[in-house]
Amino acid sequence: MNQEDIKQIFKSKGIKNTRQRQRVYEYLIACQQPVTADAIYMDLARESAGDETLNLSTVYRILDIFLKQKLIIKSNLTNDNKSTFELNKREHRHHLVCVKCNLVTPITGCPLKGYDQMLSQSTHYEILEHKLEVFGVCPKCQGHS
Amino acid sequence: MNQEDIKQIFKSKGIKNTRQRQRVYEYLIACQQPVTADAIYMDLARESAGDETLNLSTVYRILDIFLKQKLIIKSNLTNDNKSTFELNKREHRHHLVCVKCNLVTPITGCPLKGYDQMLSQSTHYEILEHKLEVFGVCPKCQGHS
DNA sequence: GTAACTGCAAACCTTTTGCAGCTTG
DNA sequence: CAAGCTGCAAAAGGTTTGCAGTTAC
Repeated sequence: MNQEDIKQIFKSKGIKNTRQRQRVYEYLIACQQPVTADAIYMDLARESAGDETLNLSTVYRILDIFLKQKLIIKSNLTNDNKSTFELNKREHRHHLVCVKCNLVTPITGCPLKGYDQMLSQSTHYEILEHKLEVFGVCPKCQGHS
Repeated sequence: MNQEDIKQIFKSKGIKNTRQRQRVYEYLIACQQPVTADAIYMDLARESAGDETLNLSTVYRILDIFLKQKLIIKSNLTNDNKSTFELNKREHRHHLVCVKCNLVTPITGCPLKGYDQMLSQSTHYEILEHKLEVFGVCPKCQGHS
């Protein structure tokens, strides 16, 4: 996906195209993982050359806009009071999180297919979505106790 | 469960028995739901008579201790950057959250029985736990759009 | 009596906001 | 050109910490 493609996505969502928004969106495409606002800011600030400035509050404002247009998803994966953001792939995704190194791996397939519907019948809720995250120790961290 | 029972629980965990800790623990038993530190503080402060003071930072410190002794569980159910705490019943629990009124209802039974083991085999992770939360609109909030 | 706990106030950290200047369409 | 975006600094809100006084064992 190149800059022109991203521009088109923004256009279709009524989002004005700016250098900062391009960069944040490119970053989210590249990292393929839930990330914090601060991580986006730090990484992009680091790789900035000269006048390519980017402010943390701008990152938050951009993330808000992306959220409102449902380009991204917000969640609180860890318990450290930081929100994480990731691209909203249409496919419904879950993650496996390593509690030692914090590596986040997408899980292929949803084990809850059909469950939402069943739950809707038994509770009379209108089910909108579910969040599932699995926690464990990744192969690399096993043994390095 | 009376005060003496709670005292015994504290003793078994090496937690010194104080008035504040008793009150927070009683509160968690009574509310049977994930609650924020602030909610605990507000409710207990309101019902405090005379010298029964309780400080918000004390609530946080008590929750930290309960967490370390695994008496409670911490999570980030909502996206508003507040942590919630609930008693750690040994049975593994999930919740149904109404996105309109924030009502939290426990779900009976875990739809992921056996899934962890399967995932462990396919990923070579040592699976420790999973968190599942389902979001929807409760019967009362439906229609009141 | 002593180690540990609590209240208070201040610090800390993430996130939000007001405003002046700049950019995009 | 006008509307809207960005940077900066300051504020806001949740959580943590230092310290002096109090309490539990």
